[in-house]
Amino acid sequence: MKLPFSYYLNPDVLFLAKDLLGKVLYTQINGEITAGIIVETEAYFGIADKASHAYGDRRTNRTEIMYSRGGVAYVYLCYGIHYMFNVVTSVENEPHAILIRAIEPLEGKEIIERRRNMAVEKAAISSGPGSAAKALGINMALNKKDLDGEEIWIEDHNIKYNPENIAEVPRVGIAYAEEHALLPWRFFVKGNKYVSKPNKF
DNA sequence: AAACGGATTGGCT
DNA sequence: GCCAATCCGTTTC
Repeated sequence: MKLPFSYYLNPDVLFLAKDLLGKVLYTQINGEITAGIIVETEAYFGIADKASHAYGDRRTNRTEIMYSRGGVAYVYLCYGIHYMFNVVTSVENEPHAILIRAIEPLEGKEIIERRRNMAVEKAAISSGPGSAAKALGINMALNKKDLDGEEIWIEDHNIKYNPENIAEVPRVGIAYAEEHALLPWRFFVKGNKYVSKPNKF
């Protein structure tokens, strides 16, 4: 069930970003287990990607975890308010990462409702990277954690989507990335209500 | 040592 | 739709 460490070593971050759709992301925070089906991702293509924090081989305290081998969590704070959760992928020193932008609540729905202070029927409960992370209780404490541990992990529940039901569109909020801003590296499950707002193009 | 700005969200108009 | 919230990693002085 739990994805093996080897899964994350695949050097093809675009394949993995698509393949993660339908996988189930789990967290256990203070003994409370919650999980959601991944329905939206974005790929960040290492040092060659102007939208990536590791663009131009920028090794800093913040980005160092991206250079680790795949299968660890990269969490950072955005706008001083929102935690963003990324899956680090590929081999060591290849800083590829996948941003989890939306999940569909699956387990521990009452806990998720309490964390978000709204009903699970509301799409906004886990739509968008900041909301999805909050729904699962993700914060800086989970940064650098192994994805096969007891606090955060991903399972394969054999949920499959047909290729025609997966949208491949430009990423969100990276206008500064110039020519890389238009690359279709955002993937989501068409028609899923938990997919984040910018879903028209 | 100080200033800058962002892989965003949600509340108000 | 517009805009404020809010903090830390990074850059600049």
